[in-house]
Amino acid sequence: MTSKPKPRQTRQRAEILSALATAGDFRSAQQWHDVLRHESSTVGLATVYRALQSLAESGEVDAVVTDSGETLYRRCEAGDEHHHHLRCRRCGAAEEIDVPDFEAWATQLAATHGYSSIDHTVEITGLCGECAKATN
Amino acid sequence: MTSKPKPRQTRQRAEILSALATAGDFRSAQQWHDVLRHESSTVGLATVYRALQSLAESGEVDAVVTDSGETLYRRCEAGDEHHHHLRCRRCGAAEEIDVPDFEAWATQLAATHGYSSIDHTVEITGLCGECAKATN
DNA sequence: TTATCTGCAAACATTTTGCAGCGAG
DNA sequence: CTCGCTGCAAAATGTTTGCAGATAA
Repeated sequence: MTSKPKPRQTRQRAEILSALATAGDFRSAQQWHDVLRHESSTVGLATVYRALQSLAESGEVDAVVTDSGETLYRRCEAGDEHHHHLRCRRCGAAEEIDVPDFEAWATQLAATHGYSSIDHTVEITGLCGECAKATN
Repeated sequence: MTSKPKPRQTRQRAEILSALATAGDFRSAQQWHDVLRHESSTVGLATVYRALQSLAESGEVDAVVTDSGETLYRRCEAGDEHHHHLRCRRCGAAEEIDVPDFEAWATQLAATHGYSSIDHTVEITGLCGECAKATN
């Protein structure tokens, strides 16, 4: 059985985790890299990509893909309040929304099918008022 | 006000629309391009991208972005059934699920915030029964 | 006629990978 | 000591764009 080796604790990895812990929102790998650079960290971009990728794989961070194809990451707050966004696919504006009972519903539904350790992604996109006007 | 000129009816566009009409599933621009090439069409890849892009903008086709960042298109069957999946993140198994009232709820919520042309992605992942047992 | 569409290739943006050296365990 | 991690730059991927010529209206 090929088991994955567990990541080593390195300065870079610690800094990345720290950055993730500080800001709880979704940011692209490049944005996280920028954040680190501004904190006088010297992590390389590729390292950030590799770290986020591995963290996402092990479930320590959440990853979503935007309409433009960028992958965004944020720290995963297992079981924490978990809110979703309503995002304008044109101008990128986003507002937090509440999805009542969704968590409970999803967990129950999954259980019905024999699934456990449920996680979910709910992405709602549309055109905000202004962009709707601008579009014709 | 800059109004967009309406697309001309060209051979290429017709072929693309025809291909979209034939297969109702989501495919990437490159895949649609392949399909056309196999039907001895000579449309260029860029043309396919441009056509799909314009069709998506005018709401004639649906576009979604995959986890790997590819954009997939399919003909838009306005008001068609739209189902979601419950997927096992370990073995990849997936089952279709029904999310009652979600569509309506999402549309209404979005409207509350002034959003229109709503689309959404609901991804529910977990461990299926077998994988849960196998996991240690 | 004229503005849009097309095809090609070059440009782009994001992410991945090869490789040599560093460093955690 | 070993093997994974890092940084750099080069490669890969998917998509967009510039341009000159073809073509719908």
